[in-house]
Amino acid sequence: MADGPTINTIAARAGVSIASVSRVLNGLPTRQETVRKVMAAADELGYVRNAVARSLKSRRTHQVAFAMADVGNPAYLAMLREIQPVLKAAGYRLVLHSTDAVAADEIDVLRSLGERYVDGLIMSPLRVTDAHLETLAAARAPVVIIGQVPEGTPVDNVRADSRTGVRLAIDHLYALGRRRVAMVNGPLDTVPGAARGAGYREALEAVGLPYDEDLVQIADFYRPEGRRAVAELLARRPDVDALMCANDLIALGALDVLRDAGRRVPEDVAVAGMDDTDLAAASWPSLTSVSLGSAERGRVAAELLLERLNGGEREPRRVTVPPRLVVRASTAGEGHCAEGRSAEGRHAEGSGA
Amino acid sequence: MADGPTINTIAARAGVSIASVSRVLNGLPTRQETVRKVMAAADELGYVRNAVARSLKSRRTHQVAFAMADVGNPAYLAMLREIQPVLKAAGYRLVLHSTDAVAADEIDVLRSLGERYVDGLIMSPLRVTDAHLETLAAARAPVVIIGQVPEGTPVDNVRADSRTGVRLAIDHLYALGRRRVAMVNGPLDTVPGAARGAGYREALEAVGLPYDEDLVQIADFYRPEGRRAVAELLARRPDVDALMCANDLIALGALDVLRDAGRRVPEDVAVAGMDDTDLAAASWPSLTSVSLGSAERGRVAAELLLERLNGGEREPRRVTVPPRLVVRASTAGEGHCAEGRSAEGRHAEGSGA
DNA sequence: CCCCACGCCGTAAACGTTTACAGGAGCAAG
DNA sequence: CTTGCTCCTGTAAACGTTTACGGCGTGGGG
Repeated sequence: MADGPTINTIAARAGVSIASVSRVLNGLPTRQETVRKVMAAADELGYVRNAVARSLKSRRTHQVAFAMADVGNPAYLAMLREIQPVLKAAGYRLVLHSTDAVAADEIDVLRSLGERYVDGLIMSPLRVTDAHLETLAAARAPVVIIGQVPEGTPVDNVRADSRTGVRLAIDHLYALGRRRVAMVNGPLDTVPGAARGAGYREALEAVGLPYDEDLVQIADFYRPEGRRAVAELLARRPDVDALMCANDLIALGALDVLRDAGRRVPEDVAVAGMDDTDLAAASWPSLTSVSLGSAERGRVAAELLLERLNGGEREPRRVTVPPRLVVRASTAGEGHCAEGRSAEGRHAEGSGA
Repeated sequence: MADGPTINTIAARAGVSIASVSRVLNGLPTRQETVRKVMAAADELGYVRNAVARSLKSRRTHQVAFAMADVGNPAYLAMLREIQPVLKAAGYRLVLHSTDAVAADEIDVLRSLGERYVDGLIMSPLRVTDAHLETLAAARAPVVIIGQVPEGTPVDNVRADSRTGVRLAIDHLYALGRRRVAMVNGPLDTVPGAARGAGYREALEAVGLPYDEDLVQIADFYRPEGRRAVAELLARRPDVDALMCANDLIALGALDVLRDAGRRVPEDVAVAGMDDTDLAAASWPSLTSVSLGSAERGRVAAELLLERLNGGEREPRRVTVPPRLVVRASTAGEGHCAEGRSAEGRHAEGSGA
């Protein structure tokens, strides 16, 4: 771990100037003989370019940051899975930030762009405050936001359409003959919670069902919360025949409770989740879920950022990824789980023994 | 996104030298009046320290890398979930590498430590070749390896004991009265595959069951592979009454096939997995699984690395995390799934709407 | 034979910090 | 008034690169 060689070391050994060394290492036109000498010296010394010094001069770090609420969240992980290879292929390293959905932390991340330790940032905030927007406007590096952002915010932006997503699911449940469709929604002050609530009302109206407050229950976006909420809901309205859950974790909690209560899924109660995480395919009965295209949003965000990093100025773009209903056993009828998603091949395994 | 202010800008505006600015910003003793002027100027200009220049001079990047085989692998994610907060608390950023378990990529990561873009590295290789060990010995920054490494390798090292882990599971299955316990193992040339195979033989011997080659089937560590392998196994030996699977994904594949074949789990066939990933708790029936302490290994690795980053030289340490059997419905009897793991609270959700 | 063009190369400055060192101001003691 | 000490500050060098610029040697054309 002694101090490694620098271009000075190489220059000395090869008997040339540091400028020549740099030129050779960067493939700039140089006499063959010089190239040979420098390469030889570099090899012998086991030289590796110092990325920090390089960045200082070139003003490029070849690093990109991804800020998410929680590293443990399957929806963000789906994004990460797509973002990583795109950036890697373009020669960028990925710096991870976990903000725990705390606004102050998210703003810190935005501000820290001024430190110039990354060339750009992809961020997926749960709530977007005025402070966010202000800091965003003053950001010192390109940013792509995954999620909703107010009209006209000058920032590249990739969004899902969970409102339409809820409609897809409700239409499906209605088509199956369900008429008492409850919603277990997330907190209404989050962006997704609000959107999904709105989608629920809309969807009911569209199919001609009445909106009944009794059928709405709020739960935080976690599985135990889902259990609690669904237990309450069942106690109040034992007659529900379908549950629209604001995400897969809540839906899994619902399955737990229904099972313990002896209700058959989907015969007695159909259950749908959102986000189409790995857990949806793994559960039993496997879970019908609305895919909000987490993976695709990640990929698109990475691509937008790269574009901006290479291309320079450009009008801010907005991309909306359409939702897709993935029907599985929890609404469909018989309980097959083994629908082979090709993506599953990616989830390698083999932790160190 | 115009060029931000530097300490020169501040020095000019405050009417002091850049040295004074630096001193103030670093909290070194300075006259009160100067502090005031510099702070005022910095505030007005919205100054942010340039991390790159700082690193160049101080030889510290306050970044740490984590190299795993695959970002999509739940076992590595469990590590990541623990590593991230530990590093964050100590003021380090996390750089992620996905090597796809390709040896050349892993070695690249090790070599790239010479670029000095990170202060240290945590790496979890699937196989450890001589080339790994060579590069490791020449690494230009502290490294912690999660996984097996040959005796005497001078490197901090956190390992699981999957051999004992397999024994725990087999003992459990035996105690339940199972006598034809098959093993669906991973490839034998991987470190985990070899260890788990050895554990299987040992465990059979310990309980006095004969080792029967017919009962061993090899599958890559993926769910579809698990399906294929278990289908073959069932065709060959329809009489098995227990399946020891080398990881949870294979086990999930096993559940798929058993269900389709009309075998009840656990009544007809008991199934156990390894790694105790989130998927094990989510599946139905919920999956008995041997926890190899992924989370703890991640945490310990991060702590070891920090120690070395702060403390400097020290004898290489080795920590072994003991396995733990988590019994769930796939072996136990009735099919409760709702055992509340406290860790679950961490899996927040709420993708952008 | 002289001059110019051209191809290589070395010198030095720059990127934005941190920090060793020395100098200046103020003050107390001799 | 000199000396010496303390406290603060500024100058300059250093970290390891990249790159503008100018110089030198060679070769060809006038």
